Amino acid sequence: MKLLLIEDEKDLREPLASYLKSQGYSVDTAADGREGHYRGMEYNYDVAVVDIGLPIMDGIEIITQWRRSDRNFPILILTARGNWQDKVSGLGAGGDDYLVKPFHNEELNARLQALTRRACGHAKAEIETGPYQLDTLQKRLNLHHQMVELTQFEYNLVQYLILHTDKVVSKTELTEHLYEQDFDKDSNVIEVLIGRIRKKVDPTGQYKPIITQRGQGYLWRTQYA
Amino acid sequence: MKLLLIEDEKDLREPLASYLKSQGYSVDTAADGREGHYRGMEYNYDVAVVDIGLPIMDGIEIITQWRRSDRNFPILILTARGNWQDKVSGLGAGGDDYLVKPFHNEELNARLQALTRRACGHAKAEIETGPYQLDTLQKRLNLHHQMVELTQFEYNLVQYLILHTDKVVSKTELTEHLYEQDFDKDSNVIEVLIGRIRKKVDPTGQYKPIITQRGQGYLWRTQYA
DNA sequence: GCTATGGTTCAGATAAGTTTGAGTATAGTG
DNA sequence: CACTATACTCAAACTTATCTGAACCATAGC
Repeated sequence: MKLLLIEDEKDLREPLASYLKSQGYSVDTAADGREGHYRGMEYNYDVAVVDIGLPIMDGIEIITQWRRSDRNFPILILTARGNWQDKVSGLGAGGDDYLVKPFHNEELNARLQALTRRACGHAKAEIETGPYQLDTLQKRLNLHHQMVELTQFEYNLVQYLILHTDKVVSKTELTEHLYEQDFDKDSNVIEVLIGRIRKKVDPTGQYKPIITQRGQGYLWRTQYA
Repeated sequence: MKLLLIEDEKDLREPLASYLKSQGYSVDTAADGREGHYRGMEYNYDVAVVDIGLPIMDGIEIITQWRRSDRNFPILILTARGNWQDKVSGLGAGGDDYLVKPFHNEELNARLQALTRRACGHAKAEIETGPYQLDTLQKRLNLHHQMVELTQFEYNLVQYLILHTDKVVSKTELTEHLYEQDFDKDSNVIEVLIGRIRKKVDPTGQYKPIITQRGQGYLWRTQYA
């Protein structure tokens, strides 16, 4: 999941960024409003975390502009304690959720999870496709309610596929959403990953949940268990 | 779908061309206005992407001339950020849509899809003919809402036929729209393709959606489900 | 500093998709 | 009805994307 964090205070931004990375997000950061706005216009994120009080360009302004240009990833707003007007105008401008500073990383994480899930049209934290259950809270995939051993990376890839069930996801899209911006274009990591995941996720080879669409990408197909 | 891309900046033109090819377009490129104009006069494209700021001959000029000569394929205009006058005069000259640089490939793609569809008189992304549904967004053909397994190439051919339902499409027209300019004239690829497609699309042999007009070409006939 | 784990790269193998060409069928024409 | 031109079919050849196993590298924990 690709995440954009716009926050001017270095002491908050950096630890937060590394926390989010540890939680499996691929994080881009921006320290001021202009840069943040630019990033959001330029790249496709799965979710953005935007502080309201920002130098150069205000958080509300950023969100307004994004929404006006049809950038429609979910946005979580950070506000200082007590500025409840900010929160209201932030949601009004097109924010999807807010969190008052100071906050616990875990809470932020939980809300982000919910946001990214809902953005793909899933209300519940547990998503069922055929014999599989994706538990987005615990970041686990189960097969017949038996936990499948996946590394975090592998899990992220699987989650992305499952959240986009029945849509063809190109390798480019996958690399873009799983890695930081620059990444060697002609590498076959994704292929290798997919190969390993297939073996782990479907050891008996009877479900074949990941379909290859030659020349286009991969798709997690609806399973009829 | 045959597409003409007129763009002088090599660093934009080449990656864009290869992206569009990966999306199933057959792309011709031109690096300056004169060449672009010539191409558009000479060949039949399904859609053109024209940068406004071009050496030798301006984009507006190209469009004006084309339209004056009744070249009526849809045109998408590329403008530099902020030059909204360009966009206005471009649309005035006969452009059908515009996109401000920099843009996301995906957005361009989506707009092109919409343009080519509308040019054939279809407003919606999903086109229904008898028992078949053509999903131009996902590039899939369904029969009774069951996905028909087609390769990208096969899909392109089917889409072309369906978009021109009830019109006879000659083999030459097909090769011209599916392949880059030069292609071995006396080849029977299309026949072979058609044969394969027929089997996949109508396995029971009861619908016969593709009719052969001997000596003229093929046509997808209106289906009465 | 060593070891284990997870991630990446490379190169050869495999499989999917496309094209070719020869042979067969069919429609249209005289 | 036979002849010709066009269309269809099949399998083999070719091309290219994807898969796979082994080696390699980075990092974290000990």
